[in-house]
Amino acid sequence: MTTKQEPQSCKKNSESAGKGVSIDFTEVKAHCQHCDLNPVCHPPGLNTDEMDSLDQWFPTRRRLKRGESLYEIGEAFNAIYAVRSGFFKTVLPSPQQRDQVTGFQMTGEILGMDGIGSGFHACQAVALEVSEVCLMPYGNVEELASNLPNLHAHLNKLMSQRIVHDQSAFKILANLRSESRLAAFLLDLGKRFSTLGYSPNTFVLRMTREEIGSYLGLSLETVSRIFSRFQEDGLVDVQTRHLQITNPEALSEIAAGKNSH
Amino acid sequence: MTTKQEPQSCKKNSESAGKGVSIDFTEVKAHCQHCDLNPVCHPPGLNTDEMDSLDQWFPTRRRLKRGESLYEIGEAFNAIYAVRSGFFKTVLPSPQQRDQVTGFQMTGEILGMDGIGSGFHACQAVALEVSEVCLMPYGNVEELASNLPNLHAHLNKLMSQRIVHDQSAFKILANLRSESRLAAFLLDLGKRFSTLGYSPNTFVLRMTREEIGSYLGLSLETVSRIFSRFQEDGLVDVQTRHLQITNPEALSEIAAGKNSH
DNA sequence: CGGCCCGTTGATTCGTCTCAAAGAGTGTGG
DNA sequence: CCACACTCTTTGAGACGAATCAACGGGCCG
Repeated sequence: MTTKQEPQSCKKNSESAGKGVSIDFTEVKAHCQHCDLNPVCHPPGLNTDEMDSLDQWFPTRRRLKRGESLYEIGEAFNAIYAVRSGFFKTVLPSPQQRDQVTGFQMTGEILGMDGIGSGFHACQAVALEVSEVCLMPYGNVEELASNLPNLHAHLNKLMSQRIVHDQSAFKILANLRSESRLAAFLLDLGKRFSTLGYSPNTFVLRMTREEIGSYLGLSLETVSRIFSRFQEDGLVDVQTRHLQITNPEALSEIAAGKNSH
Repeated sequence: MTTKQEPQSCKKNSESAGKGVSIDFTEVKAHCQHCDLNPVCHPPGLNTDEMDSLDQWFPTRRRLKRGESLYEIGEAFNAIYAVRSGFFKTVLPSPQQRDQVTGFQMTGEILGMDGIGSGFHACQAVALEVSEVCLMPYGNVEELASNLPNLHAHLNKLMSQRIVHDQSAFKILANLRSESRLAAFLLDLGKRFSTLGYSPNTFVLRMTREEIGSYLGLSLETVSRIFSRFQEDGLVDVQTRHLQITNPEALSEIAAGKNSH
């Protein structure tokens, strides 16, 4: 797995944004044609000139520490983000009940599309580890997309895929019991790691049991118990955050809801 | 509530499509500028000429009987649809478990966006009553959108809003107990009816208890029981499919998860 | 009129949450 | 570098909610 680092130009603007909360974020210039990570930056069928024009419009990166918010709920929507490295969760904060984790985003995935409809972000995005995103001002994206039909079509595809993914997450919540939910969750994570070139069966969980539980509609204790049960049954090997899926086939069966007993 | 009917042009093609399943669908010519129902057909800031061009690209309607499928899962994606009248459900068929209802779509709402990403429909759309849709060939939509930036922006907004709506549905499933789920569902339906000019508190449920249960991740018996409980508590008045919300405030409290006991 | 699907209600079982306590891991400051 | 604090995780016992199994009633259509 080679994570390309582009050469020069690491101008750091370490100034806190003066917004009350002191966020010391870091922005660096990005070069999309040297970065093959993020699907949004690579609509199929673009020539070199068109790739150059992407650079012209999506120039900045931002670095976040663990626990920092990329954007808050209700915040004005200005940009969409491509995760260049690291790991995020999206959260629906809730004063009444516990916060609802609505998704996890890893390298190569997109954040912020929730804001397009209303002009305000409908959730909060929090970094679960040191992370870096490419910031793409949405006005620029739209303008650029009207010149590059491929980019436009590509954006629509990404949003559609998101809708399809949400539908299957919906099905998991509505249909499956706790064991199947967790199994499906682990397999989904593994699949996403594998598209990055990592092993689908060995990875580190960047989120807590509580966050997994929130996402799956389970209590953190239930999540912990099921990890233990999977371990006993020889399906996985869990050392707190370090996970190895030792029997993917059996896990798939459970995820499909075929567990008889 | 005035549902505009445009004058002439009701050419019926009642031919079965010859696909094994005998679907006798009906297509009529549509005139978007005379139809103010569907948001996708009315991007803000279009002049009369541009509205005319919409007519040029989205000319056909299709009529469906109760139980008919607008599209099947796995079917090649060709068009998106705007519901002109009637009521639909989207379903994820499942051989192992019961089918999963992933949403209900009523007049003025969009169907088919799930197919944009992969080129194939990711779910099945079934009419729950006699319904009519406007069929918009997606190739045409894209071509048209590249000429009409407003339409393009509008489509993105619709998809984003869908994502936001899905997120809150997700939260309902993950967080709330059965009573709250059903309360939230009824309020959501009412809200959508009210945007059509109908009362938010009196409407007819077009779906079965089983379908509500599938959508909310509950058994049909539980749905039925909660209706009865709501009735006892004076929150609603249910006569099988005919629903009246008699105490919307209390129902909102329950939907918010504040029910103490 | 009979059949069938849909809806209601009851009794019981099972799964998951809640409450509780203790152990492991991580980071910080002395 | 170790001790301490804090957060995260594990495991247990009990309570509660929803699913399941089952039977019956009602409405709609042929």
